[in-house]
Amino acid sequence: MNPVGRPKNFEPDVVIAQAMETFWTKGYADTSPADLAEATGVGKGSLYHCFGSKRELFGKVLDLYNKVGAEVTEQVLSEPGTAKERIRALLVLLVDMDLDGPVRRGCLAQNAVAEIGGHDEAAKRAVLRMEQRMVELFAARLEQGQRDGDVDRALNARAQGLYLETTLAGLRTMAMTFDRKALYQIIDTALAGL
Amino acid sequence: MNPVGRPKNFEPDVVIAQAMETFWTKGYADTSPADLAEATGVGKGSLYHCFGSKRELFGKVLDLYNKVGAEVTEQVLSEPGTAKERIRALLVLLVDMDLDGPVRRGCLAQNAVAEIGGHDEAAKRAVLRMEQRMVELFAARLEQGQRDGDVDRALNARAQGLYLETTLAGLRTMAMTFDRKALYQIIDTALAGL
DNA sequence: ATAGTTCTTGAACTACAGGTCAAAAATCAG
DNA sequence: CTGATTTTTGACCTGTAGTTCAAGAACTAT
Repeated sequence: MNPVGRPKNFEPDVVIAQAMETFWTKGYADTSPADLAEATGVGKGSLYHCFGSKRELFGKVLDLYNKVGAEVTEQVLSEPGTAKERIRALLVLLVDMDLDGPVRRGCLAQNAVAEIGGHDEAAKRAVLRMEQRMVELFAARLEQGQRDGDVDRALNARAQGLYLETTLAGLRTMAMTFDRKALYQIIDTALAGL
Repeated sequence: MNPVGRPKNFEPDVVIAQAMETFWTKGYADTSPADLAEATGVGKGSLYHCFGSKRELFGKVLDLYNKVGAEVTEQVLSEPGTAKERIRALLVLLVDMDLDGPVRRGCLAQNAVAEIGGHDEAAKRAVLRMEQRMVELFAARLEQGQRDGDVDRALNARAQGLYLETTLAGLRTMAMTFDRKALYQIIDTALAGL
């Protein structure tokens, strides 16, 4: 049942994850095929053989980023606590992750849309899908809170979800330049209405 | 008192403004010296003679962007109305400007920090200064509102200013992918607490 | 007019990005 | 083993980014 022919000596999924780190840290334009080869340990030729082009590999990277992001979000939001507590925990976690790394690199999806969104409709659609997903996850957690009784029933969960995703995007932009104290204060202010 | 030597046949400030449009639309990496020469009508050699390098010209562009942004903000915030009304007007204006152009290009400063912030400390500092300026302008307008009696005296103007700048950053990110209706709804939600 | 200065023009250069390809290597079917 | 298939390797290629430079043009001062 094995595929015929010489076997790959790498796992595409691992390579995509390594490429994600490189694109995330250096940006799309500033990541060369040579960089990717070095970061993954796979020859340039093999990368092209497997993924077709730099842009296609980046597409796979965005898919992975979307998947991981959604998983982390679902995980954190579903832990015990009120909606407000869990949403705060998510925002704090992401801010901490942004600041704890050796270099501020923000959100890969936002960086992608900023860098290539202007001339790459597919990239824009991919990022839109991620954002919509996040809106839904926020909204769903708020509705859960309404059922649990820790969120006002009068609140428009959908609108609040959209707002929270905006806040998250803003936070990650601010996390490129501001310090932790300011970012925590922003979280407090943004969640004051919940 | 005229400068000695052959006169320039272009205005550096105009060239900077034209370069701003190009960088804004295409992004930093994707804008070549040839693009800049075409956009400005000035020869590549002259551009280098005058500005030194692509990166230095971009530095001037960021300075101009900062100046224009601050001027527009001060203008809009100082028109008649309550603090909430004026801040809403500013957010609406910026969203409209983002959406009315032929191509979604977001905020030049955010794009810059997303694209080159990771390996360009000077760019990061320039964007931080702009953001801090905006925080101050928001805070000052809120304090004005407190004196006018249309903003709660208990409100922490500094924290709210930081929050509003974050909201603005998030909005402009969302303006890359979402439609006008969603963005207006976000503004409503974000300002509900004022 | 000449000298000194500053700007323009366009060719030239180096380096590397992004991608292709031919040949060899590693597997499987028969 | 042979042949078919798939992958690896690394050399190679084309185009362009970013920059420099030499020559000449346009000005001021004397």
